[in-house]
Amino acid sequence: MISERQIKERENRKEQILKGALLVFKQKGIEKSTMDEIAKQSDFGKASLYYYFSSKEEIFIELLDRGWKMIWESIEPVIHDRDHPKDTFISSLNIIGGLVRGDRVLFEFLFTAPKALPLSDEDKKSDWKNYQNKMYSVLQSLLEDGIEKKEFPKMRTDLLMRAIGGLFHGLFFLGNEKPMSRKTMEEFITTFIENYSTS
Amino acid sequence: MISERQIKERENRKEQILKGALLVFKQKGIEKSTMDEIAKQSDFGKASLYYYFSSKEEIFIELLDRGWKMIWESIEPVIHDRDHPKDTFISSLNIIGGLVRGDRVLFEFLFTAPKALPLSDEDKKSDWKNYQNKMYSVLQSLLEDGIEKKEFPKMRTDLLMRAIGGLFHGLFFLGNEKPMSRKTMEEFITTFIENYSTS
DNA sequence: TTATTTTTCGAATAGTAATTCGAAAAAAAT
DNA sequence: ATTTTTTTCGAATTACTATTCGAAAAATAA
Repeated sequence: MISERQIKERENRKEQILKGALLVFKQKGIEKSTMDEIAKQSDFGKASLYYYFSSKEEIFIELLDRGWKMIWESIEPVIHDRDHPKDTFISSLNIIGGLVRGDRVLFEFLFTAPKALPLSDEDKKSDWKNYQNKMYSVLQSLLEDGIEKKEFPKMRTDLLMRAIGGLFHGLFFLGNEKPMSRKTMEEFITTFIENYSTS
Repeated sequence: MISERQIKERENRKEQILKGALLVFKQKGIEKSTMDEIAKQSDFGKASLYYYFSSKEEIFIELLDRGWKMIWESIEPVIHDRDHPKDTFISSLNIIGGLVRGDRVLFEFLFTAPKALPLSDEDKKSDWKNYQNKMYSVLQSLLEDGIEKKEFPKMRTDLLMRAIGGLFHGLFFLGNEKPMSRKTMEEFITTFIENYSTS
């Protein structure tokens, strides 16, 4: 018999560990993040980590799962408005920008780790990968709708996605300045898209 | 007494090893690149690698040194024309784009590895870091000149650099499509800059 | 051909870090 | 108060991989 409270406490401890892992990641990068460090940071004994997670990889997978779920759920409410694809698209980017501003380290991890991790074939069906795919494909279909409605220029959506993705990444994560303001980001992105569309 | 030919053969063997290292990097990512794999790929015994390089790190450093040197030397001849900063800037990007098109894997390594590597303090003065710094500061000063000559909009050059850097990276390295054509890339970059500058 | 130098490499060594063990402390149930 | 379940963790153990050793093969010089 496990009480409601016990479940909650377990969850809290998991979160404490995840938070510690993220701190270590921030300091050392993902590959140099050792279980020893994570244990120290999160204030548990090393062996205790294995009571909550079956492996080091699972810790990072869980960070990815939770993070991408959060992103998806944040844009979900907005993203299905198909009447004004361009506005919807930009709103979505702004929402994500807001999230990033709130926790730079977490999001750098979310956008960076997938490349760094081993990423075995089984991971292809992982939670986070699903959310990520959903997000990309909805954004891309917004671009397609927008092209049809003449809100975007007629061009390959996959290229445009890559361009915008890169731009976004550059603005938020290259260099180590303070987070970019909503205004500045919107300026960049909309100018890029709008001017392109009228060329 | 070492003959001319012997020196050349040594150099060839070094290159063979470097090429193998790059292949392994492509398959496994930098952290999972083991000396065993590199030996297998480059067709040497593991211990032989140490006859040519003093450590695994040195192999990767040497890839960086050679690569960034090549980039620098490729744009060098063009980059000092200060009469038309915008043209010069775009030419430089096009040159680099051409190089990237020629060896996607190498350049992904060159642009990626610096973040992934330990990067001890001594590396701050390394060859490749120097070339990289030179390149960034010249590009940035081109932006500054361009602003003065009203060829670019008046704005923070560091932001613009990040935006363009991200855009470039997105276009070339996100997704795993065939390399982007010179035309397409130029279209993207110039449109971004030009439209921005007339806004 | 013989001696010397250069090159090669499998096997041992060494260090690091993930994971498991086994026992015990703490909390909850009876 | 006693028993059972949950949680904790230091100390092994195991796995992995960079690096070194020591001998031999191959190439070059004498």
